[in-house]
Amino acid sequence: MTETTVVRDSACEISPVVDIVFSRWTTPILWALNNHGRQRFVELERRIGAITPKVLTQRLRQLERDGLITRTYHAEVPPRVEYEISALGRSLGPLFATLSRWATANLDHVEQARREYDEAGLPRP
Amino acid sequence: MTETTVVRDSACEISPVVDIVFSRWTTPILWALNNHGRQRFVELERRIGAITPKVLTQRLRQLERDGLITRTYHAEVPPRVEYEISALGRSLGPLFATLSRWATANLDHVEQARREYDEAGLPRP
DNA sequence: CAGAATCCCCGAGGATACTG
DNA sequence: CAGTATCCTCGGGGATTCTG
Repeated sequence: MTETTVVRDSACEISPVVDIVFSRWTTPILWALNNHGRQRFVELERRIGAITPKVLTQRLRQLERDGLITRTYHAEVPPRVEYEISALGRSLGPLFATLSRWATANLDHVEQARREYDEAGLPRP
Repeated sequence: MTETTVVRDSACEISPVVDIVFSRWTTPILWALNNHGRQRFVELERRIGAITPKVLTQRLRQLERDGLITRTYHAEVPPRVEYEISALGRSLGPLFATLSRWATANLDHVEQARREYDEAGLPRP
């Protein structure tokens, strides 16, 4: 440890949360359920747009397992299933708010940075 | 519109940010640069652990292009390159803080939810 | 040291049915 | 309607090697 040993970070303590909340499709799903209340399968499907039923099911199961959403089955014909954000899921509100604020404040800075980087025709190194 | 048309969400306004900040490897990189200051390529490589040089380079370029980090080349032998978080990157601080707080407050709730879901031997639907 | 160049693999996720 | 069941693609990322 007196050498040039770099202490491997304690795996970046926020990585687990990122995996849970920001993996593929989970953000739009949580966003939809958070902002538009209880919804049926097809509603989500249509609202999100490009997702296929298979993948939507996978993600919904995962989010349900993680306790972020709830699933309610109504034994009718035709069957009706409703998804709703849970208390734990709602607790992500402030996080989404922070994210949203950062977006409106800085997204164009990112765009600008990209433009500059691109037109500066990379004199590497 | 008077029909059962579900208005497709304005693409979940936070999705772009998620792509920029929470895509693969970017979180640990930003975290490392945010918490341990300016660092060389190898330092980052060792600190992050599992990443390969190729992918690390890719992600660093991307983050540099997005204006979240800066790259400084020192023409020496052996060459020395240092990466540092930019002002724009530092502006992510509050976001990371919120994320970190959510983690310490709710991560065990998620674990608990998973255990309950698993041991409840899925009576689908 | 800080990468660039190659080759290659594999599995998430898309497309396309089909069913209770 | 709310999913399963299959098949298949395709590109992110790993491993390895080379160089200024």
